[in-house]
Amino acid sequence: MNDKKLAYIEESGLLFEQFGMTRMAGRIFGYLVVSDKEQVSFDEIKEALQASKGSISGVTKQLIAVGFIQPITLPGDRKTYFKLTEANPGKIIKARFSLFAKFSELTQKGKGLKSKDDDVSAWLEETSMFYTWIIDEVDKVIEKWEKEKRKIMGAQKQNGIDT
Amino acid sequence: MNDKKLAYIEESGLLFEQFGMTRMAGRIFGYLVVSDKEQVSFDEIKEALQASKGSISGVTKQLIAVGFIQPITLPGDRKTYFKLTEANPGKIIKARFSLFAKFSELTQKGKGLKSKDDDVSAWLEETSMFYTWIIDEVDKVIEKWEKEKRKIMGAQKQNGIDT
DNA sequence: TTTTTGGTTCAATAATTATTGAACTTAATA
DNA sequence: TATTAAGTTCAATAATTATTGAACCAAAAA
Repeated sequence: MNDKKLAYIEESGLLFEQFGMTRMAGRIFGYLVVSDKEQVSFDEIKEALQASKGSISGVTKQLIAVGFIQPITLPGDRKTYFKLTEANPGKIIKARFSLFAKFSELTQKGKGLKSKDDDVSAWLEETSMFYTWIIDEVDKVIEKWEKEKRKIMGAQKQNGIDT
Repeated sequence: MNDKKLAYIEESGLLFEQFGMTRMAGRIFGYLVVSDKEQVSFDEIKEALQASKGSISGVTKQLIAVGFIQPITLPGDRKTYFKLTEANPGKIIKARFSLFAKFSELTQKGKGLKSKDDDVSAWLEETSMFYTWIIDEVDKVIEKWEKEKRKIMGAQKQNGIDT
């Protein structure tokens, strides 16, 4: 593993922290990105990142839960391997967005608690509806990507050349 | 302030934590929601939430930065008041989404670091493009809300009755 | 110009969260 | 059945982050 790759792993760690995940989660993601193997064993990750078994165990579970990586098991082999997810890239955004449903509920509930109807009530109503609505819209956008990604990617590349 | 409102403030604090902000940020948001005044002074927030000046000072700045609240100052009054933002509710989502640009860059960079072209390279390319693309799409969706929110809100309510 | 009010800054501390490491579980092999 | 390998769990600790509180600054009032 060269220096640039090692630096990349750390950079990934720091970015994942910004997204509210752990540094170690980002490191594992980064390691799977730059590794030449498509599947990497639990132990190899542990050695490469100089971390404990407990940490790798917990963090890989996190990454699986949010859909960044997949575990792979093979018959006649008791090891677990990991690889970057095969799921479409919208899956993670979808999961993140579904959190907004809670914010929609919070604002709706807030409206119900107000002693009087005022501008804030109107804002709470709009905000609540907006967050419910946008979850759906984003779902549609993601579907659109899935259906048309070849076309869209082509157009984007074209764009890059043009401008 | 009744018990339900106090409970709401704490609930808001916990939800904001889930979103990666601080508990105190959520409490301030919650307080502004349930307060009957549309504008609340620095000192009133501090007293209501039993927090320090330093905390209120730092956290209100955070909330302003992400677009949840607005500071209000009046001539002949040296106090600062705060109220829930008047900006459209998409502003915050937009800001959050712009973070994805970094993830697009991370995956693009990762592709460049790979020793060989493989399935992972293809995934990195697609993911990078997807994240760039979706930022734009979400912007469009938010614009749509702004233009058509009256209509959309009407339709959503209708929906609620129908189903 | 002095005092007071309203807020900011920042070092210290409290609270929280991530990581380790050792004991434990489970399942495959001998 | 006993042994080993691969992970998991969880209490202890390390690391990080939030909050306090005291000293400070700036602007308005006296």
